[in-house]
Amino acid sequence: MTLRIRCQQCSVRSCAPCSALTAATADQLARIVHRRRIPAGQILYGGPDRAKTFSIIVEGVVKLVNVQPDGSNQIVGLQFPSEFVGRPFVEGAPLVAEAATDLEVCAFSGSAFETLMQTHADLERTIFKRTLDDLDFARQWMSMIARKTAEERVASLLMLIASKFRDKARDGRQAVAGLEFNLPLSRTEIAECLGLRLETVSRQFAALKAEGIITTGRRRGLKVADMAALGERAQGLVHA
Amino acid sequence: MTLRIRCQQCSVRSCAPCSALTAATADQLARIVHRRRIPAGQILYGGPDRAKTFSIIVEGVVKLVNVQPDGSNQIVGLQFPSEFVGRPFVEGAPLVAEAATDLEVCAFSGSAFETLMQTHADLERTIFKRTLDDLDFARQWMSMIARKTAEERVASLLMLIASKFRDKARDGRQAVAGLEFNLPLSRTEIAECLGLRLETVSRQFAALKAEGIITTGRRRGLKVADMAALGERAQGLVHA
DNA sequence: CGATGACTTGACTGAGTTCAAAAGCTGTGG
DNA sequence: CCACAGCTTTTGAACTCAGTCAAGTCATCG
Repeated sequence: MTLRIRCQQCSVRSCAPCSALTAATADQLARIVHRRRIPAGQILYGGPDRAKTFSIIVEGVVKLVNVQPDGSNQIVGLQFPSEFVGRPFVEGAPLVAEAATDLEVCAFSGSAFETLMQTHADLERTIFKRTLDDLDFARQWMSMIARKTAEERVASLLMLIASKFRDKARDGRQAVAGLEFNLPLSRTEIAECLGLRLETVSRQFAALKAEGIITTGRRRGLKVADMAALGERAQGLVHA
Repeated sequence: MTLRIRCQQCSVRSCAPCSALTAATADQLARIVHRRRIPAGQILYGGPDRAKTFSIIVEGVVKLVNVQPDGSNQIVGLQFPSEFVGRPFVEGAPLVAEAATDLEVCAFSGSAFETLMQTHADLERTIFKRTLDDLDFARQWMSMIARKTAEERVASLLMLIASKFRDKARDGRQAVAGLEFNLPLSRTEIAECLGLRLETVSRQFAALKAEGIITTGRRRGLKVADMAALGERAQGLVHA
């Protein structure tokens, strides 16, 4: 009961997978959930000898990293608040999910969650649909990386991140004044997302600043002054 | 009954999704299947006003194409015999599935198949697992495109295609003699797969020929003389 | 304060694109 | 059988964007 109440106050309640469930399934899920705070850099799944877990992100960003044999990293996906993180049905996942920022998550043990999926078809269906969306998105992102210039890639990623922050702060005020937030990724990580070098990313930031489209603050602060212009630079934009 | 018998003779029976089903579900599925021949270039799903269908490929190759607003095409996936083609749960799929070669498929009407998925959890589970595998693969492929050189990309794609043909002709003889087959894709399509220009692809083919790793025959004929060397060129190979 | 790590800027290089032309292949019709 | 058109593929040459290497700046923290 207390758990249900906590869920109803949850900031991602409206769009998280749990909102698509029947009351009965949501109750069952609430019984096995553990709310956790996770520091940036910690691994959620993948990598050596790590117990399988599933999570729903409440706050923060998770990066899905493909560690190459030559030691370089490729980021193949980002997960934002309300999204599901986990890889059902396999033990050795081919990639690593790592907290890009400090996180707040609803965590579920692998066995408990998978058991629940077996018995509650609506839960499985919900995760299935999310997976299909992830697949569509991954393919869109792939075309982006395959075809676009450095400027378009950087603009696309900033648009993606900015749109997530805009969704969170729903009062249209921000849209006019310009959107301000801290980037969840370092320059290196941005480069790893886009298939670029960090120097190239830095130069594209400089170019966007010179055009007055963005402003960088201290640390990872970023202000998008002209979202429309940024969208133009992104060309065929990947809409999340 | 006749349908079940036909299924048992099916060339992809051992690895297709239908083999993972209970006998009862497989029976139901066999009742709604239509075996079809589809000419190269025809669209399986996506694009304007096309009824939703699902297919399992028996023979041939399907390309998943992302049509960009600027008119260029990006191929974001290839589907081979025994694989499932379709996008459940949405009407306007964001990409187009097109026959790259002449096909033979088991086709299912969208509504009939989705209804069956609702009532037979093992069918849904099987397609779900395939989707997760597709997602893993798409992400592997993404890192490939983001990081590798033109030579590595061409070698990787040839390895992928060659390994499918090798799996089909199981008698190890081929492995020694060299593997010979017709490429399912034109130079343009290969370029669209890899995020390259067709001239670059052609030059890489020339380079691989000069090194004696492959031989090209007339039309789309290709002979892989040294599979090991090709794998080396592919570096961190994407294993299907 | 100096040390460490993240980011920026500069100069040069090179892989891949672009534009252009030639060569092969396939099918048609005289 | 050859000539031709229409296509795909190959080859050539010039250019350009992003990568590479190398300093230099900035922020944070002990």
